[in-house]
Amino acid sequence: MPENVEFLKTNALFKNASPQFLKDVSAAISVKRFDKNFVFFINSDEAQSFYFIKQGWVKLFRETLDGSQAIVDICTGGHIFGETAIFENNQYPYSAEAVEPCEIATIPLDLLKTEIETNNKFALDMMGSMARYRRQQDREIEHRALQNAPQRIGCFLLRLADQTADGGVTIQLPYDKMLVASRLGMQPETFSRALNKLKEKTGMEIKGGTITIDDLEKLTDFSCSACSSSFPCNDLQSCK
Amino acid sequence: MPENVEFLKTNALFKNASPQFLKDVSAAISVKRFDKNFVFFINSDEAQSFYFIKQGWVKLFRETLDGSQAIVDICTGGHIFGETAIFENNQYPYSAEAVEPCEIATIPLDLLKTEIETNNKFALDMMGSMARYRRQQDREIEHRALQNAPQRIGCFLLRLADQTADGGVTIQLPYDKMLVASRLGMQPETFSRALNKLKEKTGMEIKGGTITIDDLEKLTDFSCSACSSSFPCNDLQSCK
DNA sequence: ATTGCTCCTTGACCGATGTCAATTGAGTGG
DNA sequence: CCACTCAATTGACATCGGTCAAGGAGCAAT
Repeated sequence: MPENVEFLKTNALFKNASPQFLKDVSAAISVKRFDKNFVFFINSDEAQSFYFIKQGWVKLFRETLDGSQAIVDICTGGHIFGETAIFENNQYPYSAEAVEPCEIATIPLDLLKTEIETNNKFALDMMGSMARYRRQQDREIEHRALQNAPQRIGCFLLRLADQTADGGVTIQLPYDKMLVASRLGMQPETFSRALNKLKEKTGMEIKGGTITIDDLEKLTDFSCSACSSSFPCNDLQSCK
Repeated sequence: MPENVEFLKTNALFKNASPQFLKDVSAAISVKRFDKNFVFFINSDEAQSFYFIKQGWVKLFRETLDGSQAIVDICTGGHIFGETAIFENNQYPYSAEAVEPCEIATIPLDLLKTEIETNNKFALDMMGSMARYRRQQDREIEHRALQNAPQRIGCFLLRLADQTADGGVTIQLPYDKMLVASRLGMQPETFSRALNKLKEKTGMEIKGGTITIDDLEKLTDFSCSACSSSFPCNDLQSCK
Protein backbone atom coordinates (compact mmCIF):
# COMPACT_ATOMS: atom_id res chain seq x y z
CA MET A 1 0.00 0.00 0.00
CA PRO A 2 1.49 3.35 -1.02
CA GLU A 3 2.82 5.19 2.01
CA ASN A 4 1.18 8.48 1.29
CA VAL A 5 -2.34 7.00 1.55
CA GLU A 6 -1.84 4.75 4.56
CA PHE A 7 -3.78 7.11 6.74
CA LEU A 8 -6.94 6.23 4.81
CA LYS A 9 -7.05 3.00 6.77
CA THR A 10 -8.12 4.92 9.83
CA ASN A 11 -11.54 4.95 8.15
CA ALA A 12 -13.20 1.54 7.99
CA LEU A 13 -14.62 2.44 4.61
CA PHE A 14 -11.25 1.82 3.00
CA LYS A 15 -10.42 -1.50 4.58
CA ASN A 16 -11.42 -3.38 1.42
CA ALA A 17 -10.20 -0.81 -1.07
CA SER A 18 -8.55 -2.36 -4.11
CA PRO A 19 -4.81 -1.98 -4.78
CA GLN A 20 -5.62 -0.20 -8.01
CA PHE A 21 -7.79 2.33 -6.19
CA LEU A 22 -5.11 2.98 -3.60
CA LYS A 23 -2.51 3.38 -6.32
CA ASP A 24 -4.67 5.84 -8.24
CA VAL A 25 -5.48 7.76 -5.10
CA SER A 26 -1.84 7.82 -4.16
CA ALA A 27 -1.01 9.44 -7.47
CA ALA A 28 -3.83 11.97 -7.39
CA ILE A 29 -4.11 12.86 -3.71
CA SER A 30 -3.23 16.27 -2.37
CA VAL A 31 -2.75 16.86 1.34
CA LYS A 32 -2.75 20.44 2.54
CA ARG A 33 -3.31 22.61 5.56
CA PHE A 34 -6.30 24.92 5.53
CA ASP A 35 -6.99 27.91 7.70
CA LYS A 36 -9.94 28.33 9.97
CA ASN A 37 -13.01 29.45 8.01
CA PHE A 38 -11.71 28.07 4.74
CA VAL A 39 -14.65 27.10 2.57
CA PHE A 40 -14.10 23.83 0.73
CA PHE A 41 -17.25 24.12 -1.33
CA ILE A 42 -20.76 25.41 -1.09
CA ASN A 43 -24.10 23.73 -1.48
CA SER A 44 -24.86 22.70 -5.09
CA ASP A 45 -21.34 23.36 -6.33
CA GLU A 46 -20.21 21.04 -9.07
CA ALA A 47 -18.29 18.27 -7.31
CA GLN A 48 -14.84 17.15 -8.44
CA SER A 49 -13.41 15.83 -5.21
CA PHE A 50 -14.19 14.39 -1.87
CA TYR A 51 -12.20 15.11 1.25
CA PHE A 52 -10.53 13.12 3.97
CA ILE A 53 -9.83 14.84 7.25
CA LYS A 54 -6.43 14.06 8.72
CA GLN A 55 -6.80 16.60 11.49
CA GLY A 56 -9.09 19.38 12.62
CA TRP A 57 -12.82 19.97 12.51
CA VAL A 58 -15.02 20.69 9.54
CA LYS A 59 -18.57 21.97 9.57
CA LEU A 60 -21.11 20.72 7.03
CA PHE A 61 -24.18 22.90 6.71
CA ARG A 62 -26.91 24.31 4.53
CA GLU A 63 -28.32 27.78 4.67
CA THR A 64 -31.50 29.53 3.69
CA LEU A 65 -31.85 32.71 1.69
CA ASP A 66 -32.18 34.74 4.87
CA GLY A 67 -28.87 33.43 6.19
CA SER A 68 -29.87 31.02 8.92
CA GLN A 69 -27.82 27.85 8.99
CA ALA A 70 -28.75 24.26 9.57
CA ILE A 71 -25.80 22.11 10.60
CA VAL A 72 -25.71 18.85 8.72
CA ASP A 73 -22.74 17.42 10.54
CA ILE A 74 -19.47 18.32 12.20
CA CYS A 75 -16.62 15.98 11.32
CA THR A 76 -13.07 15.41 12.39
CA GLY A 77 -10.00 13.25 11.80
CA GLY A 78 -10.62 9.98 9.97
CA HIS A 79 -13.87 11.12 8.44
CA ILE A 80 -14.61 11.94 4.85
CA PHE A 81 -17.03 14.48 3.44
CA GLY A 82 -18.37 15.52 0.07
CA GLU A 83 -18.49 11.93 -1.12
CA THR A 84 -22.29 11.83 -1.30
CA ALA A 85 -22.18 14.11 -4.33
CA ILE A 86 -21.77 10.88 -6.29
CA PHE A 87 -25.44 10.19 -5.72
CA GLU A 88 -26.55 13.79 -6.15
CA ASN A 89 -25.78 14.41 -9.81
CA ASN A 90 -22.30 15.48 -8.87
CA GLN A 91 -23.48 18.40 -6.82
CA TYR A 92 -22.51 18.80 -3.20
CA PRO A 93 -25.64 18.57 -1.06
CA TYR A 94 -24.27 20.95 1.59
CA SER A 95 -21.51 23.49 2.20
CA ALA A 96 -18.27 22.67 4.02
CA GLU A 97 -16.10 24.99 6.07
CA ALA A 98 -13.10 24.53 8.35
CA VAL A 99 -13.91 25.53 11.93
CA GLU A 100 -10.26 25.45 12.90
CA PRO A 101 -6.95 25.07 11.09
CA CYS A 102 -6.92 21.59 9.65
CA GLU A 103 -5.10 19.13 7.48
CA ILE A 104 -7.16 17.72 4.67
CA ALA A 105 -6.61 15.30 1.81
CA THR A 106 -8.37 16.08 -1.45
CA ILE A 107 -9.21 13.08 -3.64
CA PRO A 108 -10.92 12.96 -7.05
CA LEU A 109 -14.48 11.73 -6.82
CA ASP A 110 -14.08 9.77 -10.06
CA LEU A 111 -11.78 7.33 -8.36
CA LEU A 112 -14.27 6.70 -5.62
CA LYS A 113 -17.04 6.25 -8.12
CA THR A 114 -15.06 3.76 -10.16
CA GLU A 115 -14.11 1.84 -7.05
CA ILE A 116 -17.73 1.60 -5.98
CA GLU A 117 -18.75 0.38 -9.39
CA THR A 118 -16.05 -2.22 -9.75
CA ASN A 119 -15.21 -3.42 -6.26
CA ASN A 120 -18.14 -5.12 -4.66
CA LYS A 121 -16.58 -5.42 -1.24
CA PHE A 122 -15.96 -1.72 -1.26
CA ALA A 123 -19.53 -1.07 -2.31
CA LEU A 124 -20.73 -3.07 0.66
CA ASP A 125 -18.55 -1.06 3.01
CA MET A 126 -19.92 2.09 1.46
CA MET A 127 -23.44 0.93 2.16
CA GLY A 128 -22.49 0.15 5.73
CA SER A 129 -21.13 3.63 6.05
CA MET A 130 -24.29 5.13 4.61
CA ALA A 131 -26.42 3.03 6.91
CA ARG A 132 -24.45 4.20 9.91
CA TYR A 133 -25.03 7.76 8.86
CA ARG A 134 -28.70 7.05 8.44
CA ARG A 135 -28.96 5.66 11.91
CA GLN A 136 -27.31 8.77 13.21
CA GLN A 137 -29.74 11.02 11.36
CA ASP A 138 -32.76 9.08 12.54
CA ARG A 139 -31.52 9.41 16.08
CA GLU A 140 -30.96 13.10 15.53
CA ILE A 141 -34.52 13.68 14.40
CA GLU A 142 -35.80 11.73 17.34
CA HIS A 143 -33.66 13.66 19.79
CA ARG A 144 -34.82 16.98 18.47
CA ALA A 145 -38.42 15.88 18.75
CA LEU A 146 -38.38 14.23 22.13
CA GLN A 147 -35.55 15.69 24.16
CA ASN A 148 -35.41 19.19 25.57
CA ALA A 149 -32.31 21.34 25.45
CA PRO A 150 -30.61 20.14 28.65
CA GLN A 151 -31.27 16.52 27.75
CA ARG A 152 -29.84 16.98 24.27
CA ILE A 153 -26.69 18.43 25.76
CA GLY A 154 -26.44 15.59 28.24
CA CYS A 155 -26.80 13.07 25.44
CA PHE A 156 -24.11 14.86 23.46
CA LEU A 157 -21.75 14.77 26.43
CA LEU A 158 -22.41 11.09 27.00
CA ARG A 159 -21.35 10.35 23.47
CA LEU A 160 -18.11 12.22 24.08
CA ALA A 161 -17.44 10.49 27.36
CA ASP A 162 -15.67 7.26 27.89
CA GLN A 163 -18.65 5.06 28.62
CA THR A 164 -16.57 2.44 30.35
CA ALA A 165 -15.21 4.83 32.93
CA ASP A 166 -16.49 4.04 36.35
CA GLY A 167 -15.46 6.86 38.62
CA GLY A 168 -15.33 10.55 37.75
CA VAL A 169 -15.20 11.48 34.11
CA THR A 170 -13.74 14.53 32.45
CA ILE A 171 -15.18 15.59 29.14
CA GLN A 172 -13.60 18.11 26.85
CA LEU A 173 -15.88 19.94 24.43
CA PRO A 174 -14.36 19.36 21.00
CA TYR A 175 -15.05 22.85 19.72
CA ASP A 176 -16.67 26.20 20.53
CA LYS A 177 -19.75 26.25 22.67
CA MET A 178 -21.39 28.29 19.96
CA LEU A 179 -20.74 25.52 17.50
CA VAL A 180 -21.92 22.84 19.89
CA ALA A 181 -25.09 24.84 20.24
CA SER A 182 -25.77 24.92 16.53
CA ARG A 183 -24.76 21.29 16.23
CA LEU A 184 -27.54 20.58 18.72
CA GLY A 185 -29.95 22.89 16.97
CA MET A 186 -30.22 25.60 19.57
CA GLN A 187 -29.13 29.20 20.12
CA PRO A 188 -25.94 29.98 22.09
CA GLU A 189 -28.01 31.63 24.81
CA THR A 190 -30.21 28.59 25.14
CA PHE A 191 -27.16 26.38 25.25
CA SER A 192 -25.62 28.39 28.04
CA ARG A 193 -28.77 28.30 30.13
CA ALA A 194 -29.46 24.65 29.40
CA LEU A 195 -25.94 23.69 30.40
CA ASN A 196 -26.50 25.45 33.70
CA LYS A 197 -29.69 23.54 34.28
CA LEU A 198 -27.87 20.32 33.48
CA LYS A 199 -25.24 21.27 36.01
CA GLU A 200 -27.89 21.80 38.70
CA LYS A 201 -29.52 18.47 37.94
CA THR A 202 -26.41 16.34 37.79
CA GLY A 203 -23.87 18.17 39.92
CA MET A 204 -21.31 18.35 37.14
CA GLU A 205 -18.53 20.89 37.20
CA ILE A 206 -17.92 23.22 34.31
CA LYS A 207 -14.73 25.13 33.67
CA GLY A 208 -14.67 26.62 30.19
CA GLY A 209 -14.94 23.73 27.77
CA THR A 210 -13.97 21.16 30.38
CA ILE A 211 -16.71 19.31 32.17
CA THR A 212 -16.24 16.96 35.09
CA ILE A 213 -18.86 14.67 36.48
CA ASP A 214 -18.40 12.17 39.26
CA ASP A 215 -21.25 9.88 38.30
CA LEU A 216 -22.17 9.26 34.69
CA GLU A 217 -25.33 7.50 35.75
CA LYS A 218 -26.81 10.79 36.89
CA LEU A 219 -26.36 11.99 33.34
CA THR A 220 -27.92 8.94 31.70
CA ASP A 221 -30.83 9.02 34.12
CA PHE A 222 -31.51 12.58 33.18
CA SER A 223 -30.90 12.46 29.44
CA CYS A 224 -31.74 9.01 28.23
CA SER A 225 -35.25 8.83 29.62
CA ALA A 226 -36.60 10.66 26.59
CA CYS A 227 -34.80 8.48 24.06
CA SER A 228 -35.79 5.26 22.37
CA SER A 229 -32.30 3.79 22.45
CA SER A 230 -31.65 1.47 25.30
CA PHE A 231 -29.41 3.02 27.84
CA PRO A 232 -26.03 4.25 26.83
CA CYS A 233 -26.43 4.98 23.14
CA ASN A 234 -23.06 3.40 22.61
CA ASP A 235 -24.13 2.17 19.20
CA LEU A 236 -23.88 5.72 18.02
CA GLN A 237 -20.64 6.17 16.18
CA SER A 238 -19.75 9.63 15.07
CA CYS A 239 -20.32 10.38 11.44
CA LYS A 240 -19.48 7.98 8.63
CA MET B 1 -39.64 -12.38 -15.10
CA PRO B 2 -41.97 -14.43 -12.90
CA GLU B 3 -45.46 -12.97 -12.94
CA ASN B 4 -45.98 -12.93 -9.23
CA VAL B 5 -43.12 -10.51 -8.64
CA GLU B 6 -43.69 -8.15 -11.54
CA PHE B 7 -45.03 -5.51 -9.20
CA LEU B 8 -41.55 -5.13 -7.72
CA LYS B 9 -40.64 -3.13 -10.81
CA THR B 10 -42.72 -0.23 -9.53
CA ASN B 11 -39.74 0.39 -7.26
CA ALA B 12 -36.65 1.61 -9.10
CA LEU B 13 -34.49 -0.36 -6.70
CA PHE B 14 -35.35 -3.55 -8.54
CA LYS B 15 -34.78 -2.44 -12.07
CA ASN B 16 -31.40 -4.13 -12.22
CA ALA B 17 -32.33 -7.13 -10.11
CA SER B 18 -30.81 -10.35 -11.40
CA PRO B 19 -32.99 -13.14 -12.88
CA GLN B 20 -31.82 -15.45 -10.15
CA PHE B 21 -32.91 -13.02 -7.46
CA LEU B 22 -36.32 -12.58 -9.05
CA LYS B 23 -36.72 -16.32 -9.35
CA ASP B 24 -35.78 -16.88 -5.72
CA VAL B 25 -38.07 -14.10 -4.58
CA SER B 26 -40.85 -15.48 -6.70
CA ALA B 27 -40.53 -18.81 -4.92
CA ALA B 28 -40.32 -17.37 -1.42
CA ILE B 29 -42.61 -14.39 -1.55
CA SER B 30 -45.83 -14.19 0.40
CA VAL B 31 -48.45 -11.57 -0.40
CA LYS B 32 -51.16 -10.99 2.17
CA ARG B 33 -53.67 -8.47 3.40
CA PHE B 34 -53.16 -7.00 6.85
CA ASP B 35 -55.61 -5.17 9.05
CA LYS B 36 -55.23 -1.68 10.31
CA ASN B 37 -52.93 -1.57 13.36
CA PHE B 38 -51.21 -4.80 12.44
CA VAL B 39 -47.67 -4.72 13.79
CA PHE B 40 -45.14 -6.15 11.35
CA PHE B 41 -42.28 -5.98 13.78
CA ILE B 42 -41.00 -3.87 16.60
CA ASN B 43 -37.76 -2.05 17.11
CA SER B 44 -34.77 -4.37 17.66
CA ASP B 45 -36.67 -7.51 16.68
CA GLU B 46 -34.55 -10.12 14.96
CA ALA B 47 -35.06 -9.53 11.24
CA GLN B 48 -35.96 -12.35 8.85
CA SER B 49 -37.80 -10.45 6.14
CA PHE B 50 -38.25 -7.15 4.49
CA TYR B 51 -41.55 -5.89 3.18
CA PHE B 52 -42.87 -4.47 -0.05
CA ILE B 53 -46.05 -2.42 0.09
CA LYS B 54 -48.48 -3.15 -2.72
CA GLN B 55 -51.18 -1.01 -1.22
CA GLY B 56 -51.98 0.95 1.91
CA TRP B 57 -49.97 2.98 4.36
CA VAL B 58 -47.44 1.81 6.91
CA LYS B 59 -46.01 3.78 9.79
CA LEU B 60 -42.36 3.36 10.80
CA PHE B 61 -41.58 4.67 14.24
CA ARG B 62 -39.57 4.37 17.41
CA GLU B 63 -40.79 4.95 20.90
CA THR B 64 -39.34 5.85 24.24
CA LEU B 65 -39.92 4.12 27.55
CA ASP B 66 -42.54 6.65 28.50
CA GLY B 67 -44.53 5.92 25.36
CA SER B 68 -43.95 8.94 23.15
CA GLN B 69 -43.41 8.11 19.51
CA ALA B 70 -41.05 9.50 16.94
CA ILE B 71 -42.18 8.83 13.39
CA VAL B 72 -39.32 7.62 11.24
CA ASP B 73 -41.29 7.49 8.01
CA ILE B 74 -44.72 6.82 6.59
CA CYS B 75 -44.65 4.69 3.46
CA THR B 76 -47.11 3.52 0.85
CA GLY B 77 -47.44 1.50 -2.37
CA GLY B 78 -44.19 0.77 -4.18
CA HIS B 79 -42.03 1.29 -1.13
CA ILE B 80 -40.13 -1.24 0.92
CA PHE B 81 -39.36 -1.22 4.60
CA GLY B 82 -37.35 -3.26 7.06
CA GLU B 83 -34.54 -3.76 4.55
CA THR B 84 -32.07 -1.66 6.51
CA ALA B 85 -31.86 -4.39 9.12
CA ILE B 86 -29.19 -5.86 6.83
CA PHE B 87 -26.83 -3.19 8.04
CA GLU B 88 -27.98 -3.27 11.64
CA ASN B 89 -26.88 -6.74 12.75
CA ASN B 90 -30.16 -8.13 11.53
CA GLN B 91 -32.21 -6.11 13.94
CA TYR B 92 -34.96 -3.83 12.77
CA PRO B 93 -34.03 -0.26 13.65
CA TYR B 94 -37.66 0.80 14.10
CA SER B 95 -41.16 -0.58 14.56
CA ALA B 96 -43.65 -0.94 11.69
CA GLU B 97 -47.42 -0.82 11.89
CA ALA B 98 -50.24 -0.69 9.33
CA VAL B 99 -52.19 2.54 9.60
CA GLU B 100 -54.93 1.18 7.35
CA PRO B 101 -55.79 -2.18 5.79
CA CYS B 102 -53.02 -2.95 3.35
CA GLU B 103 -51.56 -5.50 1.00
CA ILE B 104 -48.00 -6.39 1.72
CA ALA B 105 -45.41 -8.73 0.26
CA THR B 106 -43.04 -10.40 2.67
CA ILE B 107 -39.62 -11.34 1.29
CA PRO B 108 -36.68 -13.07 3.01
CA LEU B 109 -33.89 -10.66 3.83
CA ASP B 110 -31.29 -13.26 2.92
CA LEU B 111 -32.20 -12.98 -0.73
CA LEU B 112 -31.74 -9.23 -0.66
CA LYS B 113 -28.45 -9.60 1.10
CA THR B 114 -27.15 -12.11 -1.39
CA GLU B 115 -28.26 -9.94 -4.28
CA ILE B 116 -26.46 -6.93 -2.87
CA GLU B 117 -23.32 -8.95 -2.39
CA THR B 118 -23.28 -10.52 -5.82
CA ASN B 119 -24.96 -8.08 -8.19
CA ASN B 120 -23.01 -4.89 -8.43
CA LYS B 121 -25.61 -3.01 -10.44
CA PHE B 122 -28.12 -3.81 -7.77
CA ALA B 123 -25.74 -2.65 -5.08
CA LEU B 124 -25.41 0.67 -6.87
CA ASP B 125 -29.17 1.07 -7.03
CA MET B 126 -29.35 0.26 -3.35
CA MET B 127 -26.85 3.01 -2.64
CA GLY B 128 -28.87 5.42 -4.73
CA SER B 129 -31.92 4.51 -2.72
CA MET B 130 -30.07 5.02 0.53
CA ALA B 131 -28.74 8.35 -0.66
CA ARG B 132 -32.24 9.48 -1.57
CA TYR B 133 -33.39 8.58 1.88
CA ARG B 134 -30.49 10.45 3.37
CA ARG B 135 -31.34 13.56 1.43
CA GLN B 136 -34.88 13.30 2.70
CA GLN B 137 -33.73 13.00 6.30
CA ASP B 138 -31.35 15.93 5.99
CA ARG B 139 -34.18 18.01 4.63
CA GLU B 140 -36.40 16.85 7.44
CA ILE B 141 -33.95 17.98 10.10
CA GLU B 142 -33.57 21.29 8.39
CA HIS B 143 -37.32 21.80 8.15
CA ARG B 144 -37.85 21.08 11.80
CA ALA B 145 -35.11 23.52 12.71
CA LEU B 146 -35.98 26.39 10.42
CA GLN B 147 -39.67 26.21 9.55
CA ASN B 148 -42.54 26.89 11.91
CA ALA B 149 -45.62 24.70 12.08
CA PRO B 150 -47.70 26.40 9.33
CA GLN B 151 -44.71 26.43 6.99
CA ARG B 152 -44.00 22.77 7.58
CA ILE B 153 -47.58 21.94 6.73
CA GLY B 154 -47.41 24.07 3.59
CA CYS B 155 -44.24 22.31 2.52
CA PHE B 156 -45.87 18.95 3.13
CA LEU B 157 -48.88 19.92 1.01
CA LEU B 158 -46.64 21.16 -1.78
CA ARG B 159 -44.98 17.79 -1.96
CA LEU B 160 -48.38 16.15 -2.27
CA ALA B 161 -49.56 18.56 -4.94
CA ASP B 162 -49.07 18.25 -8.64
CA GLN B 163 -46.33 20.83 -9.07
CA THR B 164 -47.06 21.22 -12.76
CA ALA B 165 -50.65 22.26 -12.21
CA ASP B 166 -51.22 25.84 -13.14
CA GLY B 167 -54.71 26.74 -12.03
CA GLY B 168 -56.44 25.56 -8.88
CA VAL B 169 -55.14 22.48 -7.18
CA THR B 170 -56.91 19.97 -4.99
CA ILE B 171 -54.86 18.08 -2.46
CA GLN B 172 -56.06 15.04 -0.58
CA LEU B 173 -54.42 14.28 2.74
CA PRO B 174 -53.18 10.70 2.43
CA TYR B 175 -54.08 9.74 6.00
CA ASP B 176 -55.43 10.97 9.34
CA LYS B 177 -54.69 14.51 10.38
CA MET B 178 -53.36 13.09 13.62
CA LEU B 179 -50.88 11.04 11.68
CA VAL B 180 -49.92 13.94 9.45
CA ALA B 181 -49.28 15.90 12.62
CA SER B 182 -46.92 13.32 14.05
CA ARG B 183 -45.28 12.87 10.66
CA LEU B 184 -44.50 16.59 10.83
CA GLY B 185 -43.41 16.36 14.44
CA MET B 186 -46.19 18.33 16.07
CA GLN B 187 -49.21 17.76 18.27
CA PRO B 188 -52.68 17.34 16.71
CA GLU B 189 -53.81 20.57 18.37
CA THR B 190 -50.89 22.46 16.96
CA PHE B 191 -51.58 20.97 13.56
CA SER B 192 -55.19 22.07 13.65
CA ARG B 193 -54.31 25.62 14.62
CA ALA B 194 -51.40 25.83 12.21
CA LEU B 195 -53.56 24.62 9.34
CA ASN B 196 -55.99 27.40 10.13
CA LYS B 197 -53.23 29.96 10.06
CA LEU B 198 -52.08 28.59 6.74
CA LYS B 199 -55.61 28.92 5.47
CA GLU B 200 -55.73 32.58 6.49
CA LYS B 201 -52.39 33.29 4.86
CA THR B 202 -53.00 31.57 1.55
CA GLY B 203 -56.77 31.56 1.12
CA MET B 204 -56.96 27.80 0.73
CA GLU B 205 -60.18 25.91 1.34
CA ILE B 206 -60.35 22.99 3.72
CA LYS B 207 -63.07 20.38 3.81
CA GLY B 208 -62.10 17.42 5.94
CA GLY B 209 -58.97 15.98 4.42
CA THR B 210 -59.48 17.75 1.11
CA ILE B 211 -57.68 21.00 0.52
CA THR B 212 -58.18 23.29 -2.45
CA ILE B 213 -55.97 26.18 -3.33
CA ASP B 214 -56.31 28.42 -6.38
CA ASP B 215 -52.74 29.60 -6.49
CA LEU B 216 -49.87 27.32 -5.53
CA GLU B 217 -47.47 30.24 -5.61
CA LYS B 218 -49.05 31.68 -2.49
CA LEU B 219 -48.12 28.47 -0.77
CA THR B 220 -44.52 28.41 -1.98
CA ASP B 221 -44.06 32.07 -1.07
CA PHE B 222 -45.22 31.33 2.42
CA SER B 223 -43.51 27.99 3.05
CA CYS B 224 -40.32 27.89 1.03
CA SER B 225 -38.80 31.10 2.33
CA ALA B 226 -37.40 29.29 5.37
CA CYS B 227 -35.87 26.45 3.39
CA SER B 228 -32.48 26.03 1.78
CA SER B 229 -33.81 24.18 -1.24
CA SER B 230 -34.36 26.32 -4.26
CA PHE B 231 -37.99 26.87 -4.87
CA PRO B 232 -40.25 23.91 -5.41
CA CYS B 233 -38.50 21.13 -3.56
CA ASN B 234 -39.35 18.85 -6.46
CA ASP B 235 -36.16 16.93 -5.94
CA LEU B 236 -37.77 15.45 -2.89
CA GLN B 237 -39.06 12.02 -3.76
CA SER B 238 -40.95 10.21 -1.10
CA CYS B 239 -39.04 7.46 0.59
CA LYS B 240 -37.16 4.87 -1.38
C1' DA C 1 -1.15 47.32 31.43
C1' DT C 2 -4.29 48.73 27.68
C1' DT C 3 -6.99 48.03 23.91
C1' DG C 4 -9.86 45.45 21.10
C1' DC C 5 -11.79 41.27 19.80
C1' DT C 6 -14.64 37.25 20.21
C1' DC C 7 -16.91 34.01 23.01
C1' DC C 8 -19.89 33.41 26.59
C1' DT C 9 -23.22 34.59 30.03
C1' DT C 10 -27.22 36.86 32.01
C1' DG C 11 -31.57 39.48 32.14
C1' DA C 12 -35.97 40.77 30.26
C1' DC C 13 -39.34 39.83 27.17
C1' DC C 14 -42.19 37.45 23.73
C1' DG C 15 -43.94 34.21 20.59
C1' DA C 16 -44.54 29.40 19.37
C1' DT C 17 -45.72 25.06 20.75
C1' DG C 18 -47.16 21.65 24.25
C1' DT C 19 -50.62 20.34 27.71
C1' DC C 20 -55.03 19.73 29.72
C1' DA C 21 -59.85 19.94 29.37
C1' DA C 22 -64.20 20.61 27.18
C1' DT C 23 -66.88 20.42 23.04
C1' DT C 24 -68.13 19.38 18.48
C1' DG C 25 -68.37 16.37 14.57
C1' DA C 26 -68.21 12.22 11.82
C1' DG C 27 -68.54 7.43 11.25
C1' DT C 28 -70.07 2.76 13.02
C1' DG C 29 -72.82 -0.75 14.93
C1' DG C 30 -76.78 -2.00 17.21
C1' DC D 1 -82.53 6.52 15.02
C1' DC D 2 -79.56 6.35 18.93
C1' DA D 3 -75.50 5.47 21.48
C1' DC D 4 -70.77 4.93 21.20
C1' DT D 5 -66.19 5.91 19.80
C1' DC D 6 -62.64 8.39 18.08
C1' DA D 7 -60.98 12.35 15.33
C1' DA D 8 -60.84 17.11 15.27
C1' DT D 9 -61.39 21.56 17.00
C1' DT D 10 -61.19 25.21 20.41
C1' DG D 11 -60.01 27.59 24.72
C1' DA D 12 -57.01 28.53 28.66
C1' DC D 13 -52.74 28.22 30.36
C1' DA D 14 -47.79 26.78 31.08
C1' DT D 15 -43.37 26.08 29.33
C1' DC D 16 -39.70 26.21 26.38
C1' DG D 17 -36.78 28.29 23.47
C1' DG D 18 -35.75 32.47 20.55
C1' DT D 19 -34.61 37.39 20.36
C1' DC D 20 -32.64 41.62 21.77
C1' DA D 21 -29.60 44.02 24.63
C1' DA D 22 -26.13 44.53 28.06
C1' DG D 23 -22.36 43.09 30.43
C1' DG D 24 -18.20 40.02 31.69
C1' DA D 25 -14.30 36.92 30.66
C1' DG D 26 -10.54 35.26 28.13
C1' DC D 27 -6.99 36.18 24.88
C1' DA D 28 -3.96 38.29 21.49
C1' DA D 29 -1.59 42.28 19.75
C1' DT D 30 0.37 46.42 20.94
